[in-house]
Parts: sequence; structure tokens; C-alpha cells
Amino acid sequence: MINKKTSANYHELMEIFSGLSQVTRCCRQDEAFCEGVTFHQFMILDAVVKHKELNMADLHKHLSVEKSTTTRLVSPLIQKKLLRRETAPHDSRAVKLMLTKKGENVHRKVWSYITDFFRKVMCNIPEKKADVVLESVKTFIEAIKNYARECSCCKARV
Amino acid sequence: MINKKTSANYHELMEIFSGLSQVTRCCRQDEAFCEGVTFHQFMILDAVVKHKELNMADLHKHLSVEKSTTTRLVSPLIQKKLLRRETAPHDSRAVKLMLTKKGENVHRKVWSYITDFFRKVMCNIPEKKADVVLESVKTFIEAIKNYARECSCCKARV
DNA sequence: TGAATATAGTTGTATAATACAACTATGATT
DNA sequence: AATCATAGTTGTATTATACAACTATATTCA
Repeated sequence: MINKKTSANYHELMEIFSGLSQVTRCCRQDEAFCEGVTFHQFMILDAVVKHKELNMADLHKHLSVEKSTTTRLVSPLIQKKLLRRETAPHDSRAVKLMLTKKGENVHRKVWSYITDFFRKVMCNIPEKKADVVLESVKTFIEAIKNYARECSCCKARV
Repeated sequence: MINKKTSANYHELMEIFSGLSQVTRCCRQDEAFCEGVTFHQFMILDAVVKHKELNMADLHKHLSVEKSTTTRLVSPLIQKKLLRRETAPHDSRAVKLMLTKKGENVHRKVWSYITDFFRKVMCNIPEKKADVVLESVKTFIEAIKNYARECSCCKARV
């Protein structure tokens, strides 16, 4: 049933989605964050750090992109020698991704750059509200992901 | 000062930013939402609806993109005859954008499609929490925009 | 066991979004 | 009037991206 309140919410949601579109452009894929690494590329490095034995299939789930895109997102990181590839132990079709020494260093530096970015963002949120805000944003993201899974509009990529 | 809590927050924030990157891909620019219009294109139609006399400069602020990109995002909408251009009344360099009749119809249809999408997303959030969640997400977006303005990393585009 | 099927990943190809620089045309300032 | 600023477009290049077709390995089942 549509009442005034829901209808206002829809306009609010439109603003929110526009806002998200604006701010995610801010951590744009192609804008190098630090050490020549973009936010999206850092996501890959970080996923490898956090999951040790990561193969491409895990990664394209994590990034919500097509498998071919995963290959192409990984390849510049291989070329820069931040990541290296090995055949996965129990499946010789699969590829295991690992950080090189250089990759570890870069990951560390970019992470400290990013935490600084996070810190500065959080400065703009009253400390008392911070917890609630982060929880809420997570809830919101989950709600969208749930919907995406149901409707399969994103081909189960999320 | 870095304590355990802040550090945990940083990992939480990393998850959040990854999540945002995933879900915004879900309303991908190039995935037609409805009536052959993408979410991003709808944002343009909607901005024109909401602001009546919109020129390109307003629009590239609204979309947080470079002015040349604005031109190119608008042009398919002109071609599809959803928007039309007129010279702005008090400045003949500027262009005033307006919806055509067809544009109004398409806007209406896509809006109803989008509100349906919003409704389904909100189904995944407990009704009691909904207000807090939306407020919080807005706070979060504003925090990022504030930071972006300060640091000018986004060239004042946000 | 061997054929059929499924899965992991890569490459070919095409498209969309995007930025930056250079440009045109108009407006504002001094 | 000359200079500077602003609105918008176009040239050019890059990146992200998907889909389809492919190779190579695994799994299943008859």
C-alpha cells in the first residue's frame, strides 16, 4: 500500500542511490590511490591477503564481476609483480594467487593510506553515531545484495 | 590514537567500500533498467524533471563527472528524443535541457519500475529500522562528500 | 574405462564511461 | 576594446566491462 511516507522514502532512496553513484566515483577504479594502485586493485590485493589461497573464481565472486574481467583486472598486478600465480594444489585448471614481497610492501603502504582516508571520512560523522551509521550501511548493502540474489538481475554475481 | 576499536572499524570500512563497489555495479550504467534507459540515464531525466531549467553545468555537478562526459551522457537521450535542448534564456553559451513528451512518459514508467526496485530492497530491512538505516546511509554519503570537498581529490566535482 | 558433461581460466571482440586537452563561442571585467 | 572567464563540444586515449568462443582439466555415469 502506498502512503505518503513510502513515497517520500522513494525520493530519499533516489537521492541515496545518486549519492552512492557520486561517491563511488570518488574511489574511482582508474584513479590511482597510492603507489600506482587503484582502489579496485587494492581490493584484489587485500582479498589475497585475507584469504591466503585465493583463486580466480573466489575473486570474481568477491569483486562481483565476470570471470574474464577478473583475468584482466589481475593481469596488471601480475605485470607489476605485486601478485604471482601458481597452479592450485588440488586442481590444475585453477590458479592460486599470492602476494610477492613487493606486493606485501605495496599492500601495507596502500592500506595505511586508505586507513588515513577512512579516518578523515569518519571525522565527518559524530563519534556517538559512528557505530550505528556503519551498521546501517552494512544492513543497506546486504538488503541490496539480497534483492540482487533473489531477482538474479546480477546473474548471481553478488 | 589507534586503538583496537578504530582498527576494527577500518576493516569494517574496507568491507563497506567493497560492498558499495559491488552493489553499485548492480545498478550498472550500461545495464538497461527499463525502457532502454540505464540507471545513470534515469538520474539525468530525473534531475531535469526536478529542476526544470537545468543546464549542462548543473548536470555535471549533479552527476559528479567531467563536463565533456556530461555532453556524452546526454547525447543518447537527445537522440532518443527523451530530452531536447534550447539555448538558455540569459546566456546564449548555455544550454537548457527539457523533457519531451516522450521523455515524460519514459520517466514516469522508469520511475515506477525503480520504485518497485526500491520497495523490494526495503523488504529486506526490518520496517522499524528503515528510517534509521536511510538516515545513516545519507550521513555516510555526506561524510565522504565532505572529505572529498576538503581534499579536492575529486576536483570539487562532488 | 571411456564418453559426455561440467568447471577454471584466457582471449577475441565490442561497447560504454570516462578524463584531459584543445577548441569555439559567448559573456564579464577593467 | 582588450583581456580574462565560462559553457559546452570534439578529438583522443584509456579502462572497465560483458559475452562468446576457446583450451585444458575434472567429474560423472553408463
